[in-house]
Amino acid sequence: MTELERGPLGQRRGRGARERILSASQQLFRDQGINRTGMDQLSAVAQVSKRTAYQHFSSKDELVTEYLRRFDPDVMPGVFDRTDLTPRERLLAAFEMPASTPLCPYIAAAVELHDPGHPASRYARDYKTAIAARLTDTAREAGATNPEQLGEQLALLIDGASVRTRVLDSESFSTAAAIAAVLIDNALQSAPSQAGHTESLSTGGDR
Amino acid sequence: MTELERGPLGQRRGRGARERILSASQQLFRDQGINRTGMDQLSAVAQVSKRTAYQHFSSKDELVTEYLRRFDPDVMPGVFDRTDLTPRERLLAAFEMPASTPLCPYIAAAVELHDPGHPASRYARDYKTAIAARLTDTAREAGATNPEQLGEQLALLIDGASVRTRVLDSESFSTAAAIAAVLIDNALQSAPSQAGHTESLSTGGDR
DNA sequence: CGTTACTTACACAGCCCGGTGTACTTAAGG
DNA sequence: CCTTAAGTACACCGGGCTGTGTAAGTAACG
Repeated sequence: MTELERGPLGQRRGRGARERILSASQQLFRDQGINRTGMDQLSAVAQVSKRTAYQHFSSKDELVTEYLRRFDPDVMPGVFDRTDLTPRERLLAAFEMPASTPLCPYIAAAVELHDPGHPASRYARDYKTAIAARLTDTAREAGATNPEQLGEQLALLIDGASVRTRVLDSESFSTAAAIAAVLIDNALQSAPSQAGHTESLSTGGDR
Repeated sequence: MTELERGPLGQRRGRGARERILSASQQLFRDQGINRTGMDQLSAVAQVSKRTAYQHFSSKDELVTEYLRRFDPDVMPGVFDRTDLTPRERLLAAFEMPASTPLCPYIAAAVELHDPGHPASRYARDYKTAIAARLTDTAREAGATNPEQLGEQLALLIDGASVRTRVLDSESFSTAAAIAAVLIDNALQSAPSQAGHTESLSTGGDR
């Protein structure tokens, strides 16, 4: 047979190993956690020999870090770039998550690895900081009186909703969205721009 | 020597093993996490032979569950019972946490164990539900328009602050407290009782 | 064809983990 | 004194883990 068998994702079995490994990581780390997923099982699911896995990632720690890095374009995919929404609507859109959303992988990794010095933990910290900054930018764009404060507050709400969705399985994101609406309204009521007009003035300048 | 050596906690070395084991669990699970703490190390720190540890707890899983159970009187020690505070003040007092507060052990356990069916995970769920109920009761006592909603919201804020204190190490509890103040004021402004008077009417009735 | 780069199968080393078996020691209490 | 309850020391088992060594296979390219 000149053509090799095909994996469940339709990829060739010889090539593209790296992608399949990262893809399997995404599934297994989410479903079983990082610590409870061994490299043997991971390789099996990725349809890659363990030897190959270690040729692409020098250690499991490195794989975990790379696994987290892959989420950047994924998490909150286009929320901040949706020009069809007003800044205010964009802030609220960050809370529209399906009830089955898994725990934010950055939080999961930081808690599971339990070492603040681990590259993955550092990356999680950076990511959380970046998200807060994005929220702050959008809050400023919306005309909030104290954008830094509002950004930090909304970030906290998102994390709270994420962790409660995991520990309990209540509809925590709608609870968080309700709080967000109150905070946003409070922050905008004493500002010039009001809801219901397309985005216009002051496209963020300091970032 | 008729009297045995004394451990770091002043307890006799032969007796009181169970207490020392739970005490060591508290320290090690907090500092290293559950998964990264082995029974050998735990026994050593507790100054107890591993054999004795397994005579008190039939498995590590059982120890973890018992370890969580020990927090009931600890976490939020008297906040809900402080009659010197008005209900409103009690709700806000729940956010007065030192900046070095470790991640809520129930969240940590649920994330680390990663099995919703694990006894410890179930217990964590029960605990979180109970805390929300306590907050709801206090919110009702304070005269909130929608006590269930406010209780759930405050519970989410606490968890968000807890997890962000761990992942970043910002002063998230003060951020959460600021949000809580807004939510509480919003929920009470259309209610009869106002801030600044000692607790009086309607000591909780339905619990 | 041969070379090059990648992948595979499989065994294995070394470690830590949860948990147990065994035989011994010690304090308390009648 | 003897009994009983509790703890101790220590070796050990089976299993899973990360990571490696080795030798063979295979596609692509010239």
